[in-house]
Amino acid sequence: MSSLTRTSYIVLGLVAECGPSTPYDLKQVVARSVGYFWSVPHSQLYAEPVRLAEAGLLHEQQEEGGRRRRTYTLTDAGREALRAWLAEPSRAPVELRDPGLLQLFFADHGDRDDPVRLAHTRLAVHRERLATYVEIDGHLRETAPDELATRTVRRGIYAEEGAVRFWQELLDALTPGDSGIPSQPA
Amino acid sequence: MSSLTRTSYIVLGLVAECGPSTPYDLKQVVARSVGYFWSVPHSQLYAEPVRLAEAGLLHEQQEEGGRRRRTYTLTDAGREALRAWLAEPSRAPVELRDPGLLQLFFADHGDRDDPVRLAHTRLAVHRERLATYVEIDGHLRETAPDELATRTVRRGIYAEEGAVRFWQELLDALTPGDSGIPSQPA
DNA sequence: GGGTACATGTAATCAGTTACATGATTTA
DNA sequence: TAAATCATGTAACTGATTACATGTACCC
Repeated sequence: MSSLTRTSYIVLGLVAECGPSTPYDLKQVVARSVGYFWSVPHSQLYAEPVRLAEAGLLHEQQEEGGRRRRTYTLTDAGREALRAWLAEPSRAPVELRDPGLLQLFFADHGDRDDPVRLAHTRLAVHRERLATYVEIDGHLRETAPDELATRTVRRGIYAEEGAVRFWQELLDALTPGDSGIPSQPA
Repeated sequence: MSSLTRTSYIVLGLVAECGPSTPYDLKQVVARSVGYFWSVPHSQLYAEPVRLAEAGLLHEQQEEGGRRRRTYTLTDAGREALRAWLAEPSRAPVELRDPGLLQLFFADHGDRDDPVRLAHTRLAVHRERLATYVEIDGHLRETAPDELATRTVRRGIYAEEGAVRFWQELLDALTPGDSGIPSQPA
C-alpha cells in the first residue's frame, strides 16, 4: 500500500473528470489528453484501478453477464485523496528524457555524421508534434477556452518550439554555409 | 537478455567517456551531467553494469583486498553496441512528465486557489533550474566550447525558458491586475 | 572521540513493459 | 464470409524505486 504514484492520480483524476469509467474508457481518454505528456500503458489502466479499489479510493462494479466489464467510480476517500494531492504543489523537477538528446550527449563515441542525421530526425519528430499541439490548441480555444486543463497544451507548444529551435541551431552549426546553393557557383 | 535499455546506453556511454569506472564513479558523473535530464538511481548503476558484463559489453575487474570494488571497462563489443545505437537516431517522442502540469491538468477537482500556488511553486522550481543551466553553460563555453555534449545544456535552457514563460502567463491570467500596487490608491 | 557526511553496496518490493489471447464489429 | 480492426483483458518478466546496512573519513 505504498503511497500513491503518479499513475494513481492520473486514474483518480480521470475518473473524477469522466465519471464512472472502465479501463478501456480510460485508455481512450488518456490517448487524447494526458497521454501526450504523460503516457500510461493500457495494462496499467487495468492494474491501477484494482489497487485503488483495494485502497478504498475507487468503487468497483462488475457487469453480471457478457464481458463482465468492470466500472470504477470515485469514492469520497478517492475524491479527498485527489484534493489533497492537488493542494500540495509538487516541487519535483521535470526530467526531459529526450532520447535524441541522450544520443547527442554521447555522440563523440559514434560516427562523424551521426549528429546531422540525428538533428534531421529530431527536427521532424518535434515539428510533427508541434503541429499536433497547435491544431489541438486551436480547437480548444474555440470549444473550451476557459478551462485550466485547456491551458496545458500551451506548455507543450512552448516545449516543442524550444526543441525545434535547439535542433535547428545544431543543424545550422553542423552544416555551415550549406544553404542548398553550392558555395562555388560553376 | 532483452534488448538494451536507455540505462544500458547511459552506462556504456559514460564508461566510454570516462574510461574504467566503478559504479560509484558513475554515480558521481551522472549527478553532474546526464542526470540533469535523465536521472538514474544509484542502485541501477550497480545493477546495470552486471547485466552488461554478462552480455559481454563490459569487462568487470574486482579489487582483491579492501572493499573489493568492481571496475568496469568497455569491451570491443560494448563499443560497437554504443556505435550502433548512436547510428540509429531515435524517433521516440519526448514525454514532458511535468508533475506540476499534471496537477494543473486536474486542477478543476481541487480547491479554488490551488493553481495560483502551483504556478508560484513551479515558477520557483524552473527559475532555479534555469539559473543552474545558465551557469553551467557559461562555464562550458569557456572550457569546452566545441564539444557536442556541451550543447546539450542549451536544450535544457530553452526548455526551462518555455516552462517559465508558461507558468508566468498562467499566473498573470489568474491574478489579473494584481501588480503589487493596490488598484485603489488610498 | 562522537557525530556527520561521504562512499559503497545489497535486498525486497512493485510498477511498468511486453507479449499473449480472444470476443465483438465493421468492412470489403 | 473472411479479414481487419476495435474492445477487453491476463500473465510473465524485469527494470526501477525504496529501504536497509555498513565502512571510512573528516570535523568540531
